[in-house]
Amino acid sequence: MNALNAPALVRTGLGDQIRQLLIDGITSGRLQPGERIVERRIATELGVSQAPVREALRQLEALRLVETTPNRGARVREFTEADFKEFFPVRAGLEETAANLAMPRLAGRVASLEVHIERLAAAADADVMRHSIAFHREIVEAAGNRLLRSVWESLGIEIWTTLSVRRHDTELCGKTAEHIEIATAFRDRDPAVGRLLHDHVMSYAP
Amino acid sequence: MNALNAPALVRTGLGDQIRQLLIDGITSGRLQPGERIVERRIATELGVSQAPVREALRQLEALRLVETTPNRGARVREFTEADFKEFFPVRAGLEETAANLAMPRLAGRVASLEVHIERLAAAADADVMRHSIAFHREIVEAAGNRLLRSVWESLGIEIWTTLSVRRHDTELCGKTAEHIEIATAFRDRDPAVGRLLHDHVMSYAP
DNA sequence: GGCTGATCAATGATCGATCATAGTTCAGCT
DNA sequence: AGCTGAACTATGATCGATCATTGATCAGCC
Repeated sequence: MNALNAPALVRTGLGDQIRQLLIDGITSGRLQPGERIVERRIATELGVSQAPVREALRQLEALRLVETTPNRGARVREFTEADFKEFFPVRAGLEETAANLAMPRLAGRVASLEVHIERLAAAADADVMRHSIAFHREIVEAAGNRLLRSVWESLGIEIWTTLSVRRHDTELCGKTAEHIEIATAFRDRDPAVGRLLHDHVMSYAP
Repeated sequence: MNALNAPALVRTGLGDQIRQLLIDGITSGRLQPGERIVERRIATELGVSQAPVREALRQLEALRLVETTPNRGARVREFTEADFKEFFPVRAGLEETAANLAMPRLAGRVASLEVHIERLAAAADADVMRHSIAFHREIVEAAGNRLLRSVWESLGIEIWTTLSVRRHDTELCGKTAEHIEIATAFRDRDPAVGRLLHDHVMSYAP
């Protein structure tokens, strides 16, 4: 927040807006897996040129939401079981690293984590995942390693976790308790917090 | 290798070639940190248009070799000590994860690792880093997790490690012995191999 | 029928030109 | 001098058009 009490308004380019549109299309199912995404078709529909659409597609490729073949364009990915199985060990490993790095900053000072635990407890269905991830993000940020943060974000944590939970009907009820455990471990400077967080993340895995 | 005994020839687009040119420029010091990279200037020099240069710049941004500001273009990054300090914990964490995942495949069968150890031992100065990294890549691949592999590669392992070693005059002599240790640990199914590899990577850190 | 090569349509990759934004310069004012 | 804002410049962002690759279609041949 700045002196104007206004959020730092981000003047977002066309590419970013188009990326968000496509993400919404994919998560909502409006764009089906396997469906081709033709640059010029999207461009025409949105009344823009090919360039920003291309840019959006590159970003989606980085998030592994579409796959592209040289000279053959992009299509919505088929999300295989292997994709989900591969996702959680990587996420868990990153967060284990984060927890170990974050210990010095969080030890004894877990207020920033507890905020998210409370919000999560009060959250309605659709917001549970957002708040849960905010908790995890808090730890990753507390690690104070910008590269780690950036790699973690680049995994598309929220999208992939949501897709996985949706597909596998993953049970989320017990997770709040684990968040409390983790916060407690930070408070008590428990050196096993890394493994604790690792296992917690893996408990989402299919 | 296919029936023609020919390497799968990759027809690389302009963007990729330009990326490589710029990477060479940065690692060789021809492009100095802080120096602006003006899309149209590069495009003119190379006799291409702005588009593939832009694309190359996006890739360099992902490798954190340049930094871009919206509407203000790209410049060669100033590589700070913080950058190097942040790099190795992330790399080490990923490889620890890789080692743990790779254990089932490598246990008892470390021939693929030993190849790289031998090549490393015979390597001349400039090739040491390439062979050393090939050893690490072998482990990451053995993990059998394509996402992990892709995240690991996206860190720009070779470039960043090389830059760090060059800047800090990191001693590399003892590293071969550690590679042997790691291979041995895999052969013996030592569950501590993850930590071993982690610590080995961290030993490169400044 | 099944293979071969020519032709074609679709579309990604690239181009050259234009639009829009950020920083700079500088006259005009106090 | 120091501030203000208009005009200017450099350049990233976007556009519309063209080039080049890919896979499909189809006639010709065995």
